[in-house]
Amino acid sequence: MARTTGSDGEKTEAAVREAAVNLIARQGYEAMSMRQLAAEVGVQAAALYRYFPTKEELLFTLMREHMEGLGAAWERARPADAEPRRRLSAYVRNHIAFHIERRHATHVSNMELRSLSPERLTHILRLRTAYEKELRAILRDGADSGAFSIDDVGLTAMALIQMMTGVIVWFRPDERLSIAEVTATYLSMTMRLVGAKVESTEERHVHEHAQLRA
Amino acid sequence: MARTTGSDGEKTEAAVREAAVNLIARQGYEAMSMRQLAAEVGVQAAALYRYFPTKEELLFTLMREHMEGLGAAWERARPADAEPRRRLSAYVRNHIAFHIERRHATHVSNMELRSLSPERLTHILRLRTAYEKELRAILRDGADSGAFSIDDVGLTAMALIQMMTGVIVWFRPDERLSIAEVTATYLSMTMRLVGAKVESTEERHVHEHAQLRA
DNA sequence: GAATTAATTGAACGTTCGTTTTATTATTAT
DNA sequence: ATAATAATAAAACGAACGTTCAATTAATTC
Repeated sequence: MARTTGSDGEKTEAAVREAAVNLIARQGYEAMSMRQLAAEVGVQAAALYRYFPTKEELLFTLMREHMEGLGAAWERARPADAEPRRRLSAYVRNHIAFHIERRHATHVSNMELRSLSPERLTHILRLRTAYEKELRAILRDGADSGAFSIDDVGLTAMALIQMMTGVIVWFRPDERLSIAEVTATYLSMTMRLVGAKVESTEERHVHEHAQLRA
Repeated sequence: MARTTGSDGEKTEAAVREAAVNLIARQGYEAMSMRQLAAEVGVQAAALYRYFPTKEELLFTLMREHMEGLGAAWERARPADAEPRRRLSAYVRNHIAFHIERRHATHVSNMELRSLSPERLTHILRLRTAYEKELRAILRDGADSGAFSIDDVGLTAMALIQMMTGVIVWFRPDERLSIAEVTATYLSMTMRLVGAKVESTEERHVHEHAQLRA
């Protein structure tokens, strides 16, 4: 056989990406074979090389697009307002929403960094650092203006990101808590963690609704 | 050749464990070959099978002993005192100290769960759950007694563990902050996160010394 | 409808993998 | 000294790996 009826390059490439994200998230990059990925897509392994020159390039593409998507999402979500509490609130909401929606891709981007060549690793880390820098700026502004009470800005930023991204490890959309409830609780924890002095009306409203369990 | 002069089973096994932890932490379990591990130890691959029947059994042994060690460390560190703030403080200190001391082993235990067979995975997860349960108990007691102000105990426990364990991702012992400084800052963040009402004299003392950066 | 291009198959390449087997040497016990 | 045992080397196993290549068919263009 050769070309199959109804075959379409764009559809196949999209199917490869999706299957790859799921397989790598579940088994790990090294444990996923190109043959297994091809079988998942319903194609022979050789066909994959029409879309990605190597296995690592496939991994890199998935990671790069995920990180670029995260940055782009924050660009859209970033409030014009300069008020630190509102900016931090927007950052937390965007971060959690983005990562819950893309659990598998996040897993891949966080766990498979060591499978990248040095140059590609640097590329991904640069994207990540730029995104984290935004959080540090918010924390610093808030600390300077007295809106937050923070011991160490860099350390607090890492702690917050670690805490928020950790959601994808245990969160399952069909269980006890909804995305909105989880987000509200994490917002509340974040604000306390940075020692946010006074809350805006909007946020106090959210916190009240976050009293899920006494 | 066969047995080499000065060869000793106990020493070889210890060397295998140490090399395996480092290699798996750096490259991942799947990416580490038995031949590479053997070369690191200075031995032939076949010799490894005298100590571990399979590659997976080696991984499992490393993980199990790490998790058992974590539980045992907490047993020793757990205060007789029932006061929630003091118990939480002890939990945080023990957790951070243990994980910073065993960065590589922690990495392995957190990242390579998917390489375990279902039964072995269950075994490890049981150990982990038992350890996390201790934290949930502390948080619940504190919430019940009014010492803490917590929205959701389960969620807060996950957030705290995620945040604390995250230290190993970025902490390097030779950099800006000492272990003591990091621990102090994390203690401060933890107490704020759980809304600890009043601090003991001992802890306020620590917090004052944690003002590393304004 | 013929020529061209796009998409895929099937087979094969050399390499590496985890593991097993057998032989050999060092150490320990008798 | 000799026998038993512990620790390793060396070689080999079949299977699986990422990747390449030539052939073949479907879709598109002219």
